[in-house]
Amino acid sequence: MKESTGGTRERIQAVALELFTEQGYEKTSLREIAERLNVTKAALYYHFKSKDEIVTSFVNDRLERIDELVAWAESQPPTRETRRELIAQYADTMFAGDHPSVMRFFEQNQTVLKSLAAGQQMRGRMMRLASELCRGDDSPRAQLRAALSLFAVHTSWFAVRTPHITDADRRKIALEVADELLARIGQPADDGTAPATEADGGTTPGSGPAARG
Amino acid sequence: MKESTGGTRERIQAVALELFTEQGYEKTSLREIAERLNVTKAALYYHFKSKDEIVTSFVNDRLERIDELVAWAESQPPTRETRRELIAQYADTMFAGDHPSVMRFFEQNQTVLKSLAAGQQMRGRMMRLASELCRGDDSPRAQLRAALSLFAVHTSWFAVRTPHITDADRRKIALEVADELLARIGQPADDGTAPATEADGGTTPGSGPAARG
DNA sequence: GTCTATAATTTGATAGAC
DNA sequence: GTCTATCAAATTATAGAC
Repeated sequence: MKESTGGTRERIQAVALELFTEQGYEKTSLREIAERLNVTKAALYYHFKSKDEIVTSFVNDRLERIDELVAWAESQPPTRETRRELIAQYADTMFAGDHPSVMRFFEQNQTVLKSLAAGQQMRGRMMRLASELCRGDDSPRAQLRAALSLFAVHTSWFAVRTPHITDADRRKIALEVADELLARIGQPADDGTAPATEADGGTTPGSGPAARG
Repeated sequence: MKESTGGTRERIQAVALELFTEQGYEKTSLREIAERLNVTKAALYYHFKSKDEIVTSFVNDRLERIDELVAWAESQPPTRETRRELIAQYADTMFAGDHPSVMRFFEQNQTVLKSLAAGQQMRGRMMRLASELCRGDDSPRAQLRAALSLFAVHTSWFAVRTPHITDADRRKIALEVADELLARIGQPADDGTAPATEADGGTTPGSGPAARG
């Protein structure tokens, strides 16, 4: 909260976030972070008492933000409108704000974050967020659709490889696709049930590419 | 190919795959793998000449399998039926076979795999697979839907938290949801265009939870 | 606040006996 | 095929000067 340093602490956070996201948490050493900032490792330890405390430092405000979202959603009726509003607000935390990439860091470091306290907390929060998105319909389909609607927001900007697309466009498209998924939650399976197509069978032998034993 | 060892090589692969997936590639040391097998590190180096060669060893057949799928898809017309068949076959490589978890390893180690040769190859293959799933419709929406249909298969078994669900059920549900997404590809945006909802605006101020600057 | 210097540990990998 | 012993390098973290 105190800016006395001249923002060195913030610069460390920024560089660490970038390198952790690009290369992974474990593969990024404190030496590398220090070199990029033209300081020594010891300087880093003045600002953060350990490597994973750097992660904790930029994770906490995200946790708060998600808690706000979940708390708000719980106060609303479990309607499609609530879900639509919830995912839209969530997308804002992804595309706007000063951390458009904190969640990307999480996506890229899921495994390592299992053993980090901050990571476990975040996992829990995302679970709750997904649960909230399918409140009132705990069918497996609904759970999967809710999770995928979050993925739609997360992956929209690397899964879409159209050349000159803007962040605003990505957000818009992500929300459109997410809304398609969320719209089917809570409905009595009118089309999403796929009654008797070939999608419920086995390997559909012979019709596809060479099936190997 | 030669089984003379008594399957030690295969045991190493199995344990490594498990630990890499649970803890991450970087965080899993060769010592840990060796201890779990009650052998020494040196024994590991008899079977594999480096750590990343262990990865390569169980990645290669997956690459082949995906190449087969892509090649087959390219020989087919870019119809919904082809896409449906393609994703179903892909799901089979996820849920059946002796490696139901190799793709999970990839999902959990995306970042580290950027710097591994085998990982880069796999990334390329998955890109091609996604492209194939939206062939004939290169709109951003189609690209996102195609990617999400793959995610549906990948995440179906951890995103769905229903107590006593079987793998077969997970596969079925994943394909249903994937098919919902793929069904909208190639269509002239009849519903998926979301013409003028609130999903295209900004923060929808005031209506959602407390928006912070 | 930042530095030099270094401790303490771990890691991937090799050499050579059996 | 597996072992003991060891290497060279890298890593997180600390101590203390300026």
